[in-house]
Amino acid sequence: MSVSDAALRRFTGYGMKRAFNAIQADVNRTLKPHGLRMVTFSALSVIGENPGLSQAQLADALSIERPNIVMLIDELEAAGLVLRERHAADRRAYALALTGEGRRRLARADRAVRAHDARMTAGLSTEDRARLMEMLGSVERAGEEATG
Amino acid sequence: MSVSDAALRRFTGYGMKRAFNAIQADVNRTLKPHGLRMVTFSALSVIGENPGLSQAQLADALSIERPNIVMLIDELEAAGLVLRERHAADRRAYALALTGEGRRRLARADRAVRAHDARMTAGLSTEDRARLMEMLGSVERAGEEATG
DNA sequence: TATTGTTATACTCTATAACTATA
DNA sequence: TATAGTTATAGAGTATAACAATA
Repeated sequence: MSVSDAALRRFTGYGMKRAFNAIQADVNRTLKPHGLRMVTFSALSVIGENPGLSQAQLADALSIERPNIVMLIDELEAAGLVLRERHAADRRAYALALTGEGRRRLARADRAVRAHDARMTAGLSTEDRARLMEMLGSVERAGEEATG
Repeated sequence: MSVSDAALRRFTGYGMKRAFNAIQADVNRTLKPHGLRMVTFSALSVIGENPGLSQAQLADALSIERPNIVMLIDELEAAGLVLRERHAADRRAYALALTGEGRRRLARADRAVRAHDARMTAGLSTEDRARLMEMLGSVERAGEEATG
């Protein structure tokens, strides 16, 4: 006898959780050979796109609490992928930047994640994918309104 | 100066994580007055739809490991919402069922979660919502193929 | 006073190994 | 031998309070 979850399947959140779990498992499998996880890849990507940003700015961009950024950057710095330079104008803050190895690692991992993304959305047309991203953005914004 | 996450916005997983975080925060806020969380609501819903199922079947339906189901049912049993009856044919297993209070609590929470879902998808048409659910299902199935 | 980075801490969620009782 | 439930435990991930240095 099979168990039904039809009552839950009506809810966007349930479908989203199951889809996200599938994506997260696959992306972590994808990133493992590169020595990265979803969160470290995200941090690397944002630092690469915004060199000189502070830990507080990175925390804000990724919706991570400041204390948890410390360990994250510790890990990336120890791996030789990120540099903590002192900010010129504000001596409280660091200016984060990628090392040469950080840039290379990010470039390779980014290619792998693009392939992962294509795999996960193989059942969707190009228009479908764009539409999905728009709808996810709509849900995210609805949540921001609710939170205030 | 604002920090850009445009490089990550290309990825389905990033959009999905942000949308899911928004949904999870809102649904937990929604369920708190009912004494439930996302996972306890899900368990209640599946038990209500499949009375007599075992803990192992529930674990499989919700993709939760068996040991973690034990604490979950402990909590719902202590709250007087779920009963562990002995399975007639297999004395190793429990037959899970909702109490009267469990059914009432589920009915009320289900109404609240439907309102939450409508709120989170307020920016989408009825057809959009159906399309979103289909696409999430497509991503979930792509993940199952990848896992094997 | 407020903010940046930090430490310490705690709480939740999740995953694994090993046990018991039944099958 | 295999499965259901359980216990113990460990690892992530996430959140809060409080501190020193700087603004």
